[in-house]
Amino acid sequence: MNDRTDTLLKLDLQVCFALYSTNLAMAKVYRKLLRELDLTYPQYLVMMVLWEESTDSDAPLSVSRIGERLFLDSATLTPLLKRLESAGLIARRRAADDERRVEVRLTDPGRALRERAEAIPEAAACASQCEPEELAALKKQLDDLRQKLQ
Amino acid sequence: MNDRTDTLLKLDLQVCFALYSTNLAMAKVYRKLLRELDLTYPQYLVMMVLWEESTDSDAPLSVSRIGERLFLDSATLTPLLKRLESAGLIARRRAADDERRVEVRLTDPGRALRERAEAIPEAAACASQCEPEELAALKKQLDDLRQKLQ
DNA sequence: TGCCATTAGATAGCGCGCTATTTAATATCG
DNA sequence: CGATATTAAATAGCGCGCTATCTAATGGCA
Repeated sequence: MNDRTDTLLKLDLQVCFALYSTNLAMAKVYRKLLRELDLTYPQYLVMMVLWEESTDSDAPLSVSRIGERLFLDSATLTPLLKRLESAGLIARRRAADDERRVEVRLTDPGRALRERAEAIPEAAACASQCEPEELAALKKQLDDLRQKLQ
Repeated sequence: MNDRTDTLLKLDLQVCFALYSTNLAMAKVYRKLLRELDLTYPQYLVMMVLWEESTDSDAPLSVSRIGERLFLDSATLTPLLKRLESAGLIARRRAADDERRVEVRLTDPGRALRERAEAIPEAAACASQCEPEELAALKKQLDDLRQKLQ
């Protein structure tokens, strides 16, 4: 194994660990911010998808549609959605035209939560202490890497 | 809220999600690669720390020392280390000079596993389909962000 | 010495995120 | 039409990663 390969391999490891640990650090920041909304970060992501796709039209989203947006499957989403339902933020109902599908809709409290949630990204951006250009570059690289990995 | 702020906030959200989902995608790749070693990614990280710090000198590492390296605490590490112990890869023992500390050491099978594990990073680098410069830039940005978040 | 604070690690309980499997509904095809 | 395949979601079980709490050992100080 030559030096270049050796460097590549070590570097790759460092990148994976950097990704892993930075994600944990980010989760820690969001946990603190989301505490007052009684949401976890994955729950917040689901609410974001619903706020974006379902508020105006009131069109329901299926579990698999939410999963497509977030790269998660039903084994993760089903219990998470049940928790959001028991918190009163969403409603789950079998679709009339295809009873395999479950339709997820925002409730009024779920819609109302959006206003309080709009303070979150600002606080998170503040915690990151990064310039927009820096975040844009990072996002681009992450999206590129994710696409290559999938 | 002006346009610039709005852009910043949306961008920040995208970065957090990019971090979250890319980390999940990376975990998926590693899970497949580590399957033949019967290790999870966090277990692999612990073994990496031990291979790096403990192989030559045979000096034991405390649980908190491992936690410092990986940014994890005892609530996460204790059960993980017990699993590595029951797999026969490490040994755990209370330190003689301070019985609060637990000394973690590699066993012979744990040391031997290193050779088989050396194929992992190459396979992961291959899966990422990235150039070394690209990975280096990404690592730098992630480390920078993690430091700011902590 | 005795008291109290600090420290290292362990434990309980919760919420992901996964694999593998199951259930029920729908689609397909002879 | 009926048998089979496919699909959507749910479930079981496991391993993190966390907060909060607990235990036991050590350190500090009058």
